[in-house]
Amino acid sequence: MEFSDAKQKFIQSWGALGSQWGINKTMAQIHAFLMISPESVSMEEIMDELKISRGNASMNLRALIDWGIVYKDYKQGERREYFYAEKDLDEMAIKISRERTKREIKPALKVLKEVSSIPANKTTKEKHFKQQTTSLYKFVAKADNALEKITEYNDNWLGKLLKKLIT
Amino acid sequence: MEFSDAKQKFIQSWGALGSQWGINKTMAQIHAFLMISPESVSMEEIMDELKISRGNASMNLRALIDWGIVYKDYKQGERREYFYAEKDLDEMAIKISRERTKREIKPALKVLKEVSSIPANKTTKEKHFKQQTTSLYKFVAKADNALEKITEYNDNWLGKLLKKLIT
DNA sequence: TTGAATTTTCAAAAAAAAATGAAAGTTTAG
DNA sequence: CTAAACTTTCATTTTTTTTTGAAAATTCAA
Repeated sequence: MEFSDAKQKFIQSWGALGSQWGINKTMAQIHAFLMISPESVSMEEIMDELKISRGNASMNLRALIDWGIVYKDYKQGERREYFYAEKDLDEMAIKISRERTKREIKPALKVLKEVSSIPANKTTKEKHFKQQTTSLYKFVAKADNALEKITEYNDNWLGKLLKKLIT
Repeated sequence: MEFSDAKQKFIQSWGALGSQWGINKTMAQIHAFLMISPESVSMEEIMDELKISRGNASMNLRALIDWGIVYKDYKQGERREYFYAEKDLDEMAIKISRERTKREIKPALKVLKEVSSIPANKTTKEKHFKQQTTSLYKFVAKADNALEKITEYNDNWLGKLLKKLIT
């Protein structure tokens, strides 16, 4: 396979994967492009490479920065901003995990705690509801906990996790 | 909080969560409704409760069945089909994990293997591309492996994982 | 300051995804 | 078989999400 085909394929696939993960396609594509760029890259170049508008590039770059997986770079005597991706995969995965936890798991826990607190009496339906949402709360809380512990190591967490799993 | 409010809130929130995870809202809502239903439920009831069309209900129920987290139930002497959700949360999480792995991680690995196989020579860009996609491949493969190991226990995997993490 | 270079914002347009509903298909009791 | 009961399909419509692009805002060198 040619380099340019490989690059294209990688960017497209990363974009498609992003969509499945609730991240928009362009955001994932910009991320892919930055990951494979050895130097930091201007918005202009990104627009050009991905054939997207300035507004789109600007908004999605900001989102990536908010997620903490892309950084700005200022070059000596230049107005223009340059961007580069977090390239340490451990670090990247931890940041994504933390962000998703904050945005998705924490709010879910809040709701589960709330709805599982209804009085347990009355109908079978109510009892069952309380019971199910309570287990769900416990389960999600436990998972959240596990995730926190796993990424706590920071350095080479995935390797360490694997080691623990083997024994 | 009233039971009916709690139920509403749970279904709505589960639906919203689904969207963030690349699962469509209705599918997640049907799943939520089934999880809190003590008895298996007909399509009619689902349509009624969630205010959705027959076609929508039919398609999303099928998707849930494909994922292996909802089952059909046939009642003695009745034409109508009834549905119920997998209620064992360990089992449910394992099924979701397996399905997502199959649909997302495996194809991603295939692409990463492919694109990281370009010849390593020539420009810095090409070298960097090869290097990045190779690390990415290794990382994702490792994560896939860990996930497989974690869910391998089947019974109470989350509890067991947590125990391993503590030591 | 000023103004050119650059980025951000956001209303409108376009694209993508999801939902509808009626017709077609399937199943089974009689 | 037949027909009623029920489910599935899919072209069309609706809703949601994403993208565009031009105007407004910002930044900084001179």
